[in-house]
Amino acid sequence: MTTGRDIARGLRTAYMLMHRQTQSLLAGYGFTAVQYVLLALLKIEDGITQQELTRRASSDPNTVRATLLLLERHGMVVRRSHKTDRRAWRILLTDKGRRTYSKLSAALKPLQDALLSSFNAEEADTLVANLNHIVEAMRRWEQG
Amino acid sequence: MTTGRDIARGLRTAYMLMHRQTQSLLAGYGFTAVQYVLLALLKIEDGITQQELTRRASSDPNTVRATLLLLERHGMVVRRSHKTDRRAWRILLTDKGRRTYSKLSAALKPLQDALLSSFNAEEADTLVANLNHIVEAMRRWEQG
DNA sequence: CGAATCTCAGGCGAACTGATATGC
DNA sequence: CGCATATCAGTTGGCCTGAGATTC
Repeated sequence: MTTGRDIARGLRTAYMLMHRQTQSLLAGYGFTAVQYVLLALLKIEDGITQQELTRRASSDPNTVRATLLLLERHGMVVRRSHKTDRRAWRILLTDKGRRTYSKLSAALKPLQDALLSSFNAEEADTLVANLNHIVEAMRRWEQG
Repeated sequence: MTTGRDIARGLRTAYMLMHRQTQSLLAGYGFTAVQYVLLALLKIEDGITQQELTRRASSDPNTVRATLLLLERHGMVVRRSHKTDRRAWRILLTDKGRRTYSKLSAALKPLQDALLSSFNAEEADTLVANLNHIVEAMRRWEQG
């Protein structure tokens, strides 16, 4: 019988192995995991705040700030002041950031194909949906 | 349509949120994630080598060594020399280690129940099986 | 000899804590 | 006022690389 502990174990092992391979691929281009994650999130939606980036990346404000400063120095992003909330920054991808994301994304493609290779379309849908259920359960736990 | 990237994202987000909650619960007892993972692995099978522990924990030899030294100082494990291979150590749980594992495991139970709560028995089985498929795919990738 | 197991030193990415300035 | 956003300094856990000693 499957327990919550089995899920926790499986999640940890699967993530660890994937993460290590991802890191190793990105390192070949001089990038780290968090840098890639932030670029990917900005590709999905540009102009969001640091706080929103932090939440979506499941990271923390300090790490996000340090990473953004680095990405800014390398011309990948720009930080513009928010129009209505003068405490906040809006983060925007530059063209260079967009090109870099495409390059890194292509480099990771074979690994992501390997992730998908064990599943047919329906199984893959179910897996992602179930992972999202875990995310929701953990967010509820965070508050309760 | 679900892509490998969707799986990677879901896996990362789900793991990160779970890991943070786990760490926070363990910290209340003065333990870290790796310490708990090693105790849990030894609970499953006692007397395995450091190398085997490293592999099962998806960790690295240095972290495992440092963690075992700490656990040994606290009387949780003992390291006995291997009978036939004098390079290797066999790691064994002490009674105190066993009791400690039970305590930590009980502390994590509510969180693990929350992980399980979104699923019925069949869905949970499928999820764990699918996570294992990812593990296998990543291990194949490691070598190929 | 090469290969495997463990040890050791050093570095680093990334998370955490706690405090502070500023604007809502 | 409390609350939210971001910044700053310092610490830590856990992973990495690269070297070595020893034994298979």
